[in-house]
Amino acid sequence: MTGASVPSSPKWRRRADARPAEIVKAAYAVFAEKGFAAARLDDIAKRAGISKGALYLYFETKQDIFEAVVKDAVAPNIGAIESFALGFPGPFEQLIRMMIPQVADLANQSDMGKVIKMVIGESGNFPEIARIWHADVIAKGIGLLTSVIARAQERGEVRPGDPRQHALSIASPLLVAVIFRETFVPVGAKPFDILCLMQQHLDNLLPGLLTSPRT
Amino acid sequence: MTGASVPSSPKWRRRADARPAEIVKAAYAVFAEKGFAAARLDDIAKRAGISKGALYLYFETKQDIFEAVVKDAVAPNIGAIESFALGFPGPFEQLIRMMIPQVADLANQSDMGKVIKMVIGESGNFPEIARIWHADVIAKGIGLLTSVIARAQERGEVRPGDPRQHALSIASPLLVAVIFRETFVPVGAKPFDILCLMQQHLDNLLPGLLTSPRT
Amino acid sequence: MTGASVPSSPKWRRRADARPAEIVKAAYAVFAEKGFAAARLDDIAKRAGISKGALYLYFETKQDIFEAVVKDAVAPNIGAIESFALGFPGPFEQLIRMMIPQVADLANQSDMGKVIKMVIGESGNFPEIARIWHADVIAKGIGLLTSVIARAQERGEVRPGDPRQHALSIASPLLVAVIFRETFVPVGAKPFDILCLMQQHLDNLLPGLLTSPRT
Amino acid sequence: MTGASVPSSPKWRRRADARPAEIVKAAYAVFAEKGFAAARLDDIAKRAGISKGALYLYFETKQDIFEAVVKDAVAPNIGAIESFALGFPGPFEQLIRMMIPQVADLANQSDMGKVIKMVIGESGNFPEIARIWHADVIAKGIGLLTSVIARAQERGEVRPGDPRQHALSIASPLLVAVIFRETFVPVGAKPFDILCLMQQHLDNLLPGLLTSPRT
DNA sequence: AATGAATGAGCATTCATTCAT
DNA sequence: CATGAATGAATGCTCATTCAT
Repeated sequence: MTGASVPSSPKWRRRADARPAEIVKAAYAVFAEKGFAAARLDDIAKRAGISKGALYLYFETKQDIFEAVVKDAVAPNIGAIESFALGFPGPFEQLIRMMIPQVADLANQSDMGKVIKMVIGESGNFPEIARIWHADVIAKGIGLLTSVIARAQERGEVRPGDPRQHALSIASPLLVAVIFRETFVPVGAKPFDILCLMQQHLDNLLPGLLTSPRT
Repeated sequence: MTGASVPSSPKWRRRADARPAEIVKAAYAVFAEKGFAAARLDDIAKRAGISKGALYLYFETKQDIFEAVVKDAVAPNIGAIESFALGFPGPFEQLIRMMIPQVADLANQSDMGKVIKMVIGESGNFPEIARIWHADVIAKGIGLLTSVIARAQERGEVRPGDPRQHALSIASPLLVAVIFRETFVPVGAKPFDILCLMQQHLDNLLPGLLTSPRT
Repeated sequence: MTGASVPSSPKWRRRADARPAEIVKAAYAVFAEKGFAAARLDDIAKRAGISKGALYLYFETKQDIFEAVVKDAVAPNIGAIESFALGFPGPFEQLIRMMIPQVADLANQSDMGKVIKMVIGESGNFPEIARIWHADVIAKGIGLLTSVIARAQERGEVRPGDPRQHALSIASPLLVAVIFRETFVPVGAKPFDILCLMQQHLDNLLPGLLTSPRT
Repeated sequence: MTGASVPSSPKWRRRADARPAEIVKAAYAVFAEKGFAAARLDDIAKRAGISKGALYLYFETKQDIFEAVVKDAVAPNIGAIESFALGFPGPFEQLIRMMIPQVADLANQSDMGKVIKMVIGESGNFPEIARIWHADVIAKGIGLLTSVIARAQERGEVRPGDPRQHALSIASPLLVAVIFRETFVPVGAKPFDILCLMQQHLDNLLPGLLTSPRT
């Protein structure tokens, strides 16, 4: 009763146990490959190095695991870009040009591609997940871009037009390239170099999107 | 695909030739809603107004039905647009401006939206289907646009740059809007007006993509 | 109404229609290969060159067809041998020696081998068939041999002993060779030459079975 | 194989090692009664006192269970008889006279009777099983007898002639009696007393098969 | 916390049988 | 007579979930 035998940190009910994260990681791989329905808990457990029964110590149902996988991929990276973009003092063109490599890198490195494939494929069966992803990723991403554009329009840097549509104008090739990579490249399609693609895209787009600085 | 599949005849209609199409139609609806694995043959049969066993008079396996659904969404309209585009005598800008409403219409009316969602979601489990869709739709569509662009570049109408990336520059918002509509609009997202979106997109894009005729 | 348009023969209700016989023949082949349960009516119909539905014009159920096949193989050949054996005036040894080639020939030529395999295999599911075959073939065959032996014993030609067991002593190698041929030869076993086997068997057996003519 | 398979324990017994044997035992009973195709996994599971799904913890397919049943009936006793026979120092007649009760006992007690009925009936559908049984039981059994005979011929104890045919001469009544018991006795046929039959058979056969020691 | 044997509902597929034509 | 489309019950197999240990 000296008090040392229980964790003193009150913040975490359950100590920083690695298990749930390992399970989510394993589940991510299996769900990404098979989709929700075709994924087998057996495989997830095996990949996580635990027994099938142990999954139920951390999650209530298969669906819970799936949701954890999908939600886990949501949080991390939007925040950084968001604060960077909203705090950026320079002109719109410069911001966009700087953001592109970051975002392309994110698209290349993160698991978001596989996750978005899952979200698209299972949205019919898991509206909740579609809702979460829409709220936390899609709407937030598009919203960020939209508000950046809207502010640039206010400053006269970007020509008039629905800023949300402008946002799609800018970002779509990236999204398509990611989906393309996850869906068709594995069956032999030639991939796109995302950074290169986006730079060429901006070269195409910006002349029309930006207001000519001197007229 | 309106879902009004209640048979009006006694209970038993003799028209062996119409059956496969009816089945594919019913299966389309079920697969689109549930995905491949979660779709039940019972539901498909019920929706087609026949017994489960009767499905097997026309298809060998569930997968065959799925493939028929996916292939069925392929054929119809690519050909028409293709011959129109390749035979078009006028300048590139005019061609693109004329094609957009056609393609937007196709995107709005056909079943392609739900099917592409399925293709993305099930590509991991059915590489064959991903392959078919890549070959018959994606590669063909992008290829068409790519070759139109390449020819315009030869005529000096379009600025240099990888024409395949140019094609993605042009078409991506359409694809993203379709996927967005199938995935997030059902859970409350505000849809894009595809025609409007694409026109604004072209207004953004063409100034930079086309070589300014007089400078 | 001249009377010529209907068959004049009153003996056959249904004209000598070849159909049922053709069906039985086709069914024989399929049942012999697959057994009762694994045989498909589709295959039988196809082999008989008619539609599956037409089978039901001649037979009520699959089981009826099976029984027809098995019963059909019963009748033909026992009778001839029976009357020959029972009417044979000479000594037992001569009778047996003369019968062996006939019976071996029957075993080699007829379908009885395949049918007996079916009877053995399906006897659990079709006791009726086992009963018929026992009554019409097995009991009759063994009974014939038994009574021939019994008469020979009465004449002092065959040594004492249960004549039914004597019958099995004589006939068993033939039966085993037939079953062996149907069961193991198709998977590579070396077949027995039935006639040769039986002659050697009689050479072994008769010295002990017959009473030595001079003692 | 007594059929008293009602579980006496609560409902759920932990003995993963005993399970396969229990399943095979239950499956033996069901297969023996119905044949392979007509046997239902439900019945096997019920008889084994477990759920249908549990079968698949121990066997991959129905066919695997069937093969386990058939192989299980192979192993036990051939080996013992084999070593006994090959090591026997005395004369052929004595060996045979001693073996008969053993073998008759085996035929009366073991499951081999029902299994051989199954092998015969299903050989068309499971060539592999026919092959196994031929290799492990039939060929081995006949081969044993054949080599014993051949050695006796070398010693001049048995008269010339194909020793494999001699083997069939000797053993056939046993086999026929077993098949007869499984097939026709259940429908009312009078069974053979196998030991008695075989002794009478040997009394018939040996005088002709052995070379008369003194003439 | 962890295991893994066991469950049982669920589903794709087959096929004998029926029946409108 | 004949067809062959249609049925629907039957069954092998799967897998998320439970629970005694």
